[in-house]
Amino acid sequence: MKKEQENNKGIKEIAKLAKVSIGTVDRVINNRTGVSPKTKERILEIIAELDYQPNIMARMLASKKVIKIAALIPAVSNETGYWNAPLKGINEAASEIKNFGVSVDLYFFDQNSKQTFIDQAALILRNGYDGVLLAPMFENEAIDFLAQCRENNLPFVLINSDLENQSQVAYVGPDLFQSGYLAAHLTKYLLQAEQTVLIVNISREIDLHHHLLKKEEGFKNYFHTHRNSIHIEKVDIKETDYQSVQKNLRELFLSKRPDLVFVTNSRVSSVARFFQETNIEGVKLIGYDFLEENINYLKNGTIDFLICQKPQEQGYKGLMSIYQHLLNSSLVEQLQYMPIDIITKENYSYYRN
Amino acid sequence: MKKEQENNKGIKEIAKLAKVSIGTVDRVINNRTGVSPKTKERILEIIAELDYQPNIMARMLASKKVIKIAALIPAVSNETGYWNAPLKGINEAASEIKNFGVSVDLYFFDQNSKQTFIDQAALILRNGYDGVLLAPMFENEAIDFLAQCRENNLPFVLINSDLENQSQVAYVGPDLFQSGYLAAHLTKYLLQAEQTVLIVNISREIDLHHHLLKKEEGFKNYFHTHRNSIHIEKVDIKETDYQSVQKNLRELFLSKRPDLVFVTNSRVSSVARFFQETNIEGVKLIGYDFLEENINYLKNGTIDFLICQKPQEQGYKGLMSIYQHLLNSSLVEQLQYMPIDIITKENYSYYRN
DNA sequence: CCAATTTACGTGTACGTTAACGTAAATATA
DNA sequence: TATATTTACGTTAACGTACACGTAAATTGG
Repeated sequence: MKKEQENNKGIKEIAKLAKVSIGTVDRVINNRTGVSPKTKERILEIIAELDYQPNIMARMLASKKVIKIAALIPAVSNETGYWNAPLKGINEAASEIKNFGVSVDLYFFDQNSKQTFIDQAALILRNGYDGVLLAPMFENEAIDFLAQCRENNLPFVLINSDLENQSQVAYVGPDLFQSGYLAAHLTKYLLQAEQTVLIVNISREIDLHHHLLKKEEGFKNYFHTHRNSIHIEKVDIKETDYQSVQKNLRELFLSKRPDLVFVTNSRVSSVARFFQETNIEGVKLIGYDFLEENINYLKNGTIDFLICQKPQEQGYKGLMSIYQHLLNSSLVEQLQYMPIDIITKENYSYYRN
Repeated sequence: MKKEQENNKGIKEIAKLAKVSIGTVDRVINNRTGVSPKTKERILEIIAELDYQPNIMARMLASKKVIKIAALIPAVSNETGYWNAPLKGINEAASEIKNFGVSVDLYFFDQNSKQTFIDQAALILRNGYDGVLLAPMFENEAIDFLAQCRENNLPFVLINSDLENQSQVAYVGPDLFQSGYLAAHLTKYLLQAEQTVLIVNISREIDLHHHLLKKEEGFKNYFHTHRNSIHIEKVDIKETDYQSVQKNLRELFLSKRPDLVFVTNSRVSSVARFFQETNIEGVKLIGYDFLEENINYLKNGTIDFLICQKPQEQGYKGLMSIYQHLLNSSLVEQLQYMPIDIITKENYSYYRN
């Protein structure tokens, strides 16, 4: 049933045409030294002419090498299970390609501790890898790390949040600005003129703001261009445990009462819990991510909309992208924006991360 | 940088432990004849104990075989460009795996002609393949074809619309019932009590109804359980060109005027065109698929909602699934429902098929 | 009981590539 | 000029598996 491979296109066909041995051809292909410029050129011409594609399987077999990929992402915390999904995607991809000479090592850092990020990043450099998949949550530390990666010729793919001009192989994740913009757009169904929106950032490390700020920017931009009459306020909550969120919101809600709250990340469930415990009704709530705790508040109507951007797929595609790059760098799309999915009470049961 | 493969887990390790030659082990693994029951059992035990996984790359190299996959899908017609997207997904997947000993041949049939389906299916059987990716648009013909596939031990994956009890390796596509159900749910934003819904089926071959009927069923089911006061009517339009659609609708709209029209497939743009040309306003319109012509009517407000179910991903995942199955049948998820995405004027620009 | 056949293995080559090793010829060094 | 070194190649053994072929031993048939 299976058809025989008919074309002789191989290293030895090239050798025959160039009147050299396969060893020499091999040297040219892997551009090692020891080939005279003339023969090298001649061989390269033939390679181009034949449109020679090395047999990856034979290559993997012969070089007893395994492509080593490191993934550096936040650990799943008890405050948010968000990173479960990308992790699942990474594992799915890893198991699909493990038969093809790839090994994937996972490194986790604590979202509340830059030092853990620095330590794990250093560990990755020490242990030696061929490629890195990274969630650059801490901007400055990530930039430092990526600079070192570039020094070591270590290609990397970013997921979940992008950095500019880091010459990443690819970015897989949301278009953060558009994400915030669309969130603002959703308020069309929830707000009337002259009403007030409160933007709530809940994150400990200021650096995450790079991520959140872009969303915020998109969010504000929409109102700026479309609904100038809406009042926008903003609060940063720097401790992520519920008690702190509760305390901050309680103070805030003493003096004023917004008509809509936009939480810029998955911690929207903390706000929802506050609403429920404090019997705050009629305040619309928009946030991020398909997490069990969020879905529960969506079900009971405390949360109106959740925006979700395929976290599992981000992990899957991120890993696949760095792998594809290591095999054949030309194949990989540099910018892989995830769709911006809107989840409501009505459609959440059909959603797949 | 790349790490050496440390474990000896290979055919020859097994041979050593079983005190036989690699030839005998090979016979057991590929269960060929010529091994005594005792040794066979002994070898199998060792294989199980070592959790031996054959090296796929070495296998592909040694057997000069190429996995041959055939894809049988509708040709892109000038009436609807829908099948462009799955085709793109198939090609994307094909180019990703072509380096791994896979060849993919495309076969196209005409959605308006059962005979072309029969002919192409026969051609596939004649040409000999290891696996088939199929869009079973014509139910009876597909069932015949799949029976022959089963006879020939030819595994297949279905995309876009499912068939029951055909022992497919996998189905990749929408949950049609849920898709219709969600469409009905959307009417919540568009309809009031006692109003009328018109379901429009536009397709030439009655067999496609298998596909469309399930959507219709889901659609009706929603109203049955949630909004009993809505009146539902239905019309089948058996010619797919615009003139026929126009003629049918014109007659229909002489006597009555529904409040909402639900078109069960991507040909919703024909209805939209009719609305626009006839200056019909205030009739809500829901249909399927992210096609340029549909998007244009979405933009100008003629179409209210489009439902889309990742057609490109269907092609991609469908091909990957049959490939994965041929490599290692255990890995493939049997039911791969696509998300049910809702596209509106507001978010269409962020959508990716 | 001996020959013919079948069973149950072992052996060797091939797949396309890598990489270590070998070796003439060219060049540099004394 | 003789020797040492470098350059530019060729040769060969792997990598893990498939498969054709060879061959003892076991079984069958007469």
